[in-house]
Amino acid sequence: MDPFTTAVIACIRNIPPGKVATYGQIGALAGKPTGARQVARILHAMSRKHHLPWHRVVNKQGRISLPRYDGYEMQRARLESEGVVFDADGRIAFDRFLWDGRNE
DNA sequence: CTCGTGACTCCCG
DNA sequence: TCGGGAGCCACGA
Repeated sequence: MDPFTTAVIACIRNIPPGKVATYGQIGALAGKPTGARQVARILHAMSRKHHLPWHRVVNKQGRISLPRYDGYEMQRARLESEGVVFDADGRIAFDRFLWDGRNE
């Protein structure tokens, strides 16, 4: 399997509950600062085969990238159940919930 | 092997 | 705030 893909999956597994990370952040940690798009692709493809906490990954604006009718509600519900709070604009406050990249 | 397709992000009006 | 263009490159067919 592609080493980048492996690294991305590993990073995602490291995101602690109640925290979120951005696609670009994961890509950078996995070795490709410009691979945000690939991260999204990997997430989509691999979350079907692997058991991944894909809901803890959002775009850089702190918003969920999924359409309301396809996954948005579920992702938001999962995050809220972990304590993540969304503001009126549907955004997550990074100053409180962004994963710092380290495990506790 | 080739090729279309993005759950992204940056940059410029 | 919003939109278009370009770069990015792994996955699945």
